[in-house]
Amino acid sequence: MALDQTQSTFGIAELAREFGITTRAIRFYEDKGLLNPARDGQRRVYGPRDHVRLRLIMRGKRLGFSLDEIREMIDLYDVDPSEVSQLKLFIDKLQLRREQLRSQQEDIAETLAELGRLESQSQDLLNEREARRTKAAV
Amino acid sequence: MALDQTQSTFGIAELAREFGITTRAIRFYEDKGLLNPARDGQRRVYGPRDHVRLRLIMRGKRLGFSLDEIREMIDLYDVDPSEVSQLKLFIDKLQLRREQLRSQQEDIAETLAELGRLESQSQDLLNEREARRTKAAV
DNA sequence: GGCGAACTTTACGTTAACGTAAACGTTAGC
DNA sequence: GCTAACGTTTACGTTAACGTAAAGTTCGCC
Repeated sequence: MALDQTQSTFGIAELAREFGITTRAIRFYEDKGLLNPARDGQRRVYGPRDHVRLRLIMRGKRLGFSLDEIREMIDLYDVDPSEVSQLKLFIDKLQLRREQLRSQQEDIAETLAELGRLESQSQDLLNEREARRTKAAV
Repeated sequence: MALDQTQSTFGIAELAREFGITTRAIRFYEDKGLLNPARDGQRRVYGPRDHVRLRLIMRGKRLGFSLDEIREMIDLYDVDPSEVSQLKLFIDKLQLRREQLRSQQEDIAETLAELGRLESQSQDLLNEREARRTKAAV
């Protein structure tokens, strides 16, 4: 079968190419406990789970989180909720993180609105000037 | 008049308290060209404009931007659109920045959704267990 | 006029997130 | 059997964003 939708193993260089980062960075994420690839002898072999994690890492970086924060966040995805007390703490963590994300959304919305106002003002100014130039050309 | 809505000058310690940062950080932002306070002799005096700028700086930091990026962004607020060619470039910059912010919004929306799913799953699990415990108590 | 509080400059220290280079192992292909 | 591609570990270097400490100024107040 040639068409394999979800490739199941990756080399480090392959991942690096796909995500536009260096192999150094990928090994660094492993050092920091964000990835845990299998090994084939000495070589690292990344499975689908690592692939997903790396995607989450990159998304976290785009949002401005530190690697420590990112690790905390992606660890949330595979917590084993064995004890009830742990489960409550886990839910608290989730809620905190979600609140932070929501306030970040508000910050973005404000910024977008402000830059949007600037943009339309500038656009008006530009249209006006170009109209004047067109008129002068007639 | 006692009630002065928008205070017009600030000392550095005053600003530091208000924004929850150190005076060192404020001076550092000045070094990097993000602030430009007036002087009273040797001392820095911050006006309303600096106050606004500092708010924008903090917002930029919450969004994960570097100080360089933040400087570029807040400089957008006081560009003088003298030349038409400059004006076009300016509009391009604004659009780029807005697109970046929008994709950041998407990242946040995805993350919020995923964490939300996790949260309701956990909440269900918790309810189930507490129901079982209540039942056992009856 | 001495003292404390708030401010100044100068300079070295620190942490995160990699970059870069050296020196070495292994495997497919000619 | 050699080399090119790909991988490994180890270790020192670098940049951003401040922290921290030293040494001096200025000002209001008792």
